[in-house]
Amino acid sequence: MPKSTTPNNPVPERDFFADVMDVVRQVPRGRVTSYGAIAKYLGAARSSRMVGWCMNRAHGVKPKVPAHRVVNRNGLLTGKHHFATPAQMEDLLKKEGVTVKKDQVQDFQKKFWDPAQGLRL
DNA sequence: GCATTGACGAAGG
DNA sequence: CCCTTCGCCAATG
Repeated sequence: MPKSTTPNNPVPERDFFADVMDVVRQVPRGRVTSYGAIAKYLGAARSSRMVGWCMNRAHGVKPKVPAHRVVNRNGLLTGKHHFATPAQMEDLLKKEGVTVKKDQVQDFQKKFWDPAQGLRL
């Protein structure tokens, strides 16, 4: 059996990183999700930080990961500084039909997409 | 090996 | 309502 890196870890067969990437890729165009929602969906509701940490490594990952569709629970584009340019995130969102005002997603609740709701269009 | 940080979030004061 | 603390896990110094 694969040894877990941490005794508290019930042998994560899927890498948290890959898992996060997978979920983010499923975010529909014109929608946004939050780190906490992803973390919760993965069963690590209290590890929202890990999600953000993974996103940091998502840079250059294939296929392209729409990290710009991931914001914090506030609907704020907290990670915009990690993109090629700070304006790229909001710019991409706007092109997808998401209105962004000063790093804040408008109608966030309306644009919000939860992986757990996956079936919701 | 310990201390600090990190694209977060919820709870407490 | 604003600020502080805790939690969670991994990376980095």
